[in-house]
Amino acid sequence: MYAQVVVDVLSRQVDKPFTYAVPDGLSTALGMRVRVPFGKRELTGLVVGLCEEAGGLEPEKIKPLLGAVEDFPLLTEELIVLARWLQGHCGCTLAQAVRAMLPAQLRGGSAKPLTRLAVRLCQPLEQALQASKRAPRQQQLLRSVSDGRVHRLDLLEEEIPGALAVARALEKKGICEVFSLEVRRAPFVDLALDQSHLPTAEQANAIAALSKALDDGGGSFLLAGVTGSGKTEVYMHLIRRCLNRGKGAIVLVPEIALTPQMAAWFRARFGDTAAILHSALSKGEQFDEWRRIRFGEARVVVGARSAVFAPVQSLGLVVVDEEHEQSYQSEGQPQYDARDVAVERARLCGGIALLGSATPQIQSYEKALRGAYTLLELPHRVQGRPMAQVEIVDMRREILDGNPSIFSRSLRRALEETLQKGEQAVLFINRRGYAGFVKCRACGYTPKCPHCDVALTYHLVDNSLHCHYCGYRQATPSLCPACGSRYIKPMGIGTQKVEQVFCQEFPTVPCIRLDADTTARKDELVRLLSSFRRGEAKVMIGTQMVAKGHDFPNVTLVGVMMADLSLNVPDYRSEERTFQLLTQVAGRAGRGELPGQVFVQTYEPDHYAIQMAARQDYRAFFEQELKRRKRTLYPPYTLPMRILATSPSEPEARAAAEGLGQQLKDWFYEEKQRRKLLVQVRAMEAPLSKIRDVYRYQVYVKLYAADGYAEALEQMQALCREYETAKVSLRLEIDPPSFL
DNA sequence: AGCACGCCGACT
DNA sequence: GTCGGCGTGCTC
Repeated sequence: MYAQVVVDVLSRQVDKPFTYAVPDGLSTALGMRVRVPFGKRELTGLVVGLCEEAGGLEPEKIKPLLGAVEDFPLLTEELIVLARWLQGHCGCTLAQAVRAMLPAQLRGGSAKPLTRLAVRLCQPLEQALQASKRAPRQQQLLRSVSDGRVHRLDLLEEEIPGALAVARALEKKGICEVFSLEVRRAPFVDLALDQSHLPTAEQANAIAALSKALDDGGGSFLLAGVTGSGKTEVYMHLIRRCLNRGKGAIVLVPEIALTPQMAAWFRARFGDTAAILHSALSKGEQFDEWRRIRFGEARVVVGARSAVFAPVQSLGLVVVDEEHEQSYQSEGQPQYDARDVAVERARLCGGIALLGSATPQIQSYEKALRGAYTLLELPHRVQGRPMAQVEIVDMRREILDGNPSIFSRSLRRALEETLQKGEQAVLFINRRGYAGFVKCRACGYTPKCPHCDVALTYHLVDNSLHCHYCGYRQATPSLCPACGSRYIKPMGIGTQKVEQVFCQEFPTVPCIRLDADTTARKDELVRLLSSFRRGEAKVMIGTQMVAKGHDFPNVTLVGVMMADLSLNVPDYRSEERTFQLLTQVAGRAGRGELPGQVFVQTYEPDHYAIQMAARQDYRAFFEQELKRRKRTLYPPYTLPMRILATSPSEPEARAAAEGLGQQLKDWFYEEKQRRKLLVQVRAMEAPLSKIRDVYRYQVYVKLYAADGYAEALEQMQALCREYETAKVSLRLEIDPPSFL
């Protein structure tokens, strides 16, 4: 018997399974971790195959397995197949793919379950009490354990100080026994929040279609439902259905949505059948949850991105809630997209992948229209609640009318009225991914790259403008090329600035600021949020984190300070992200009984992303954005990729990128079919050209999204293997979240 | 990734 | 004459 083993080494050079002999007496199974001799070293590996033949390998080269790390397989066969898919799909090594599937604690080294000392009575109570008549502490402890069950000493310690010593004394007399007990970490507060509603007609339709699919072979679905249309209700019904059929379910939620409250809510609905994979849990706690899933104790898993790899048995459903969220795209290694993994995983086990959002990704909605996903829509809010009223404020007008403040006249008036009524307001600065850019205050014009259709990034050192995609450079114009105005200047605004101006203009109004600085400490964030919730602070000023997750019923006014900030991030998705963000923000106001009001301040009031978000018209935005993607050659019509070369030696990083780029180009030009696939290939300095003394160069590659790109991907991986040395490491990134 | 083998410069 | 630099190559 021979085992195919992937060793835990994250280098491309060892990216293949190695064959080992299984010694007699060692029971091995697919997915088990094993210790193996590897050269002069001893390593951990994972069994990805078992066979009778050694497959043409010289017998003297084959070494035996040294032993198993755990006594059970960590990964199921299905997950091993998924790991292979991941390897091919995102250009990572098999070892990296396997690592991504294991709980953090198992990545390198073995994990021991947590144990605590416990005590149990082993004599009748009366007899025991008699024997310890003169020791009040012992009597107290005996009464606490009088039910004859196992009690954890660390928990008894709270009411009986020195419980351990007391128990040891009782043990000596043979009254009880003290032993170590495997315990689960992650104690959850279970709240009784379960409130199942009767589905609306729209929800019922979606549930019916999904239930049918669940019973006959699965499929991939996109649930496009406006904010407040009750998508969660659809998920819940379907999860129940899964459980009734003896199947399991995974629910992926965005990182920020995965709060302890959310966990408690799932616990309330599904009890111990639910496992929560929460980043706030310690690694040990995560491992305990993982083990409950692995052994079938838990059948419903709620978690962020990496929960898509949870070892759920006979999986029937994978839900991706708020599927447009960026947090589903992994930035580390391997660089996978949890949405794609969800779809593939569901396909592998004949289950359902269900992607849900009020503002689906352009690429997802396009797939749905093309028939790759089945489209389900929930166009109406439950209980006929109205959408918030959104007003676009033209900041060019403010400048022309002599108001240089960052607060427009209408936002200021609305703030005054809201505060007078005793209601609360949120001022929102969308700074994520923000890069300095230049804008004309008079007409709203922003210089864009003539080749890439993304905003140019402003560089203070030489007052120049750069393109982060292709490296194009130009000087910053002193007069606006569109209207000739002199008011074309770098844009920038921070939370501090807004806070400062607010405090000047509303000196008596208490406000809080929420951003990366103030929330570095978690308790501080909680303190600020609860002070706002209690109404001590009237206004909350903050970045992205104020836009999502929290529900403040007394907030009736939301001001977006500068919608243009996210619109001019140098990324082809900036229009899409602006639309999603504004739609989300609009959904923040008027969550309670009071109606909401939203002001969006912008220098580009006519931009379709802003217009359509104000009207909350997803379909119209989608159609316009798709046209732009086609015209400017971006996904879903093309596939942008890059190979990032990093090295402590600048010439070597450059040489690797340039050599690889040239060879890749040659390869594309070799054949007519391949050449047709190519939009562009170019080696250049990476936008962040040096990080901590490591130089960064990149080969930017853009292909038409045709069927034949698998071969190109393979070629790129092969070239990576060829050019990777001890001093230059290479990373293949497919449609990465950013090109920095 | 590690750890070998292997071929060229400054030292006891 | 050796000791040691890190360039290339292999690990079942």
